[in-house]
Amino acid sequence: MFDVFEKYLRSKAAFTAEELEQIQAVTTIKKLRKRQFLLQEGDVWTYNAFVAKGCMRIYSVDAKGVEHVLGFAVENWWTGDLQSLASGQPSRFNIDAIEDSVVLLIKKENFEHLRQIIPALHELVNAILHRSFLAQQSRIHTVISSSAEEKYRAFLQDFPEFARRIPQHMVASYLGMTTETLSRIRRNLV
Amino acid sequence: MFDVFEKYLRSKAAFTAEELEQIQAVTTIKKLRKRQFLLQEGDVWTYNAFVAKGCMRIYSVDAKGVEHVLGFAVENWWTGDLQSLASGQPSRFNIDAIEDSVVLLIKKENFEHLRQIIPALHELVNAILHRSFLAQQSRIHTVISSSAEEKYRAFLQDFPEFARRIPQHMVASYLGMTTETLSRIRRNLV
DNA sequence: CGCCGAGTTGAACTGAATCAAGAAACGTGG
DNA sequence: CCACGTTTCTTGATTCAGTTCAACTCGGCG
Repeated sequence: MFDVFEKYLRSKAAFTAEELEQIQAVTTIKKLRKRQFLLQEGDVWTYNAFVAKGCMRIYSVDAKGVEHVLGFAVENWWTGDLQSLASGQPSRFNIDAIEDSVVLLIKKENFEHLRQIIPALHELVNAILHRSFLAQQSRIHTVISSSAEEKYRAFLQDFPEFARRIPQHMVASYLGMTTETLSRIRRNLV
Repeated sequence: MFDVFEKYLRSKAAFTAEELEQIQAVTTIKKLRKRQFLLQEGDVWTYNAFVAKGCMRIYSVDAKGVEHVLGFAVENWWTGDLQSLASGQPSRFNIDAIEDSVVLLIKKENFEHLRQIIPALHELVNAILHRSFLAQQSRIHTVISSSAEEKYRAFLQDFPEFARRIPQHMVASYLGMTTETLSRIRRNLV
């Protein structure tokens, strides 16, 4: 499964064969079955995680037991809890697999070290952060200024493939509405 | 006003006197009166902007003429439209001064050049992106999982000083609710 | 085959928006 | 420094989008 990662890396920046080997040396492969946790609330997250196959979901559970989906990650996306990673504090989130998945893990210390010695990796991290920032800003903009239907339309626009792969009740939660509302919106859409 | 910026930079990383001079050489100072625009929808944003004094607001205007506030920036914060900056496309946002303000501007090309030759600046940019990412994630989490009152409580928690400085109708817009709703929440709070 | 989670539908309810009007606060010019 | 117009904020009445509750259907999996 490292080949997926290697292909991804090569597509993003010019890595030497040696650098790729260095990366591979500290990468571990984790297979997850559908519904299996990668991270549970209360645990400290200490990895950088690349999704090589499948689909992950990050979410929190509130006092009433309701799940709130913060985001998804499919092939060639990264996942994890940056907050917990940076602070060393227990995570408030859960990450689990929506499908049978394969995730590549690099321990925080190893990743930091690689980031120091491989300029291309350093740049890649910046680029990802930058892109994520823009994506989040766009999401915030949509959330504070749109109706439920508009939010779903924007979601379809931004992530057409997600609508197919991801259970509707999770999409609804991601959009900040109930399953019933999303169901009704879909009925009046097609 | 550059001294404010210098103080900020020194507090964030170890800059040499020479580096600070290089930065100063490409920094221009812009004073803005209350309500004055720093950026208007349709313009291309080509700067990095540091707020040395005062308070800025970034917002969009929808088809109905309603304003939606994406964020604020007070002293020692950065502002601008990263989307437009990165893509070279016209901005969908407006940025204006909420108070009489002073903003320091560095042209994109100059900033990029400095970022290449000053490692501390490079690190600073990363740190800011990282922090902004976490802040945005937290905001998204609040928005999709909280009632209007909870959102306002979280806002007071996160930015107590904003509640004093920023007009309520802008806060309401930032939180994705109407002025009237915020007014009623405040009444039932104190 | 039967069960269970996911999705749909309907009816009643409610939190927040809208509409409308007045009261304060603010800034600008005389 | 005061007066007047303009924003900003508040309050009440009404409406509506979206939630909640509840029942039912469908499809997949054990």
